[in-house]
Amino acid sequence: MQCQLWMGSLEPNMTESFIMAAFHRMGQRPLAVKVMRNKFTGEPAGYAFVHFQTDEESVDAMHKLNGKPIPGTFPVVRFRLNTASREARSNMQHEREFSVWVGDLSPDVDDYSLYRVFASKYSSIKTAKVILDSSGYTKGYGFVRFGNEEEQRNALYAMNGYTGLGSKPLKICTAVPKPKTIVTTQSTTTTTTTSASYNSGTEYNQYYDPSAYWQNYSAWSGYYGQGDQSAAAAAQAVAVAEPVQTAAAVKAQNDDLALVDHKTSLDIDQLNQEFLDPELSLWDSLEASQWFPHEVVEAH
DNA sequence: CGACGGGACGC
DNA sequence: CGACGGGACGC
Repeated sequence: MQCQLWMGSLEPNMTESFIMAAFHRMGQRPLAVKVMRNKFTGEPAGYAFVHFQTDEESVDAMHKLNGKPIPGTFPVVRFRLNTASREARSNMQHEREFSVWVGDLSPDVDDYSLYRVFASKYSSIKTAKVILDSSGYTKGYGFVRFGNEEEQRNALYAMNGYTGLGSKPLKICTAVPKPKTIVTTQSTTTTTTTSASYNSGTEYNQYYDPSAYWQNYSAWSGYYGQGDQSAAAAAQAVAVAEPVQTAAAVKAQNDDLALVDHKTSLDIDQLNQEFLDPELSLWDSLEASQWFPHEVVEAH
């Protein structure tokens, strides 16, 4: 991946030297930082490329820093890091992705500890990510991505119930890849639209594995939640690819489409619950008013 | 283990 | 329990 990371969530006042200093304070030593700008207006584009000496170094930095507060920011801005390179991005769009969903993560588990545990057993591991909410607190689950299907399958049972990471046994499920930004296929044909629907079609089969149905149910809903047009387009793509499909199967697809809004209503309920949760409100106000990292204090 | 509806593109 | 990632490619 050409020894570099993509870094997002940048604010306009974050210069290259500021970012470089932030990495230094976190114990990382990038070779260079390049903040990207809008080609036409010259305004900061909100992201940068951070170069390292080796791929290993960049991956290590990504897992150690991602989601952590950027020193010197207030209100807190967190590192948003991802693997970069033109090559990696184009590969990602065409290669199948082998990931597992990891649940029951206790609050002390971060990207790096998740990565280390899996990397010690699975050499093809690419990335590990713990999903955080907007305040930076873990949602208790994450994704581990592998370079091949064998290791993904092995991890599926070998790591299920694993103890030794955080305080709870891990729960492992097959991850349902989240589709990329999907544009409605009814708009004018563009290359973006074409590749999006193609990807949806190629990965469709696993969603119809009956044994995985319940396991993937929630992810399913999110998949279709992207928009009815894309779902219909994907279903059509499969129907074309598999002429043996029966009317019953098509009916099943249509029924599944109806699940979308069930999930949507659950989300709303959940959001409301979080909004009304007094503990979360307390945290939010703490974060907004007085909660900032040691680095800021030390700097003054 | 397990569930069942909200709302209107862009040519 | 739960189902991601805002944003993306110059030198």
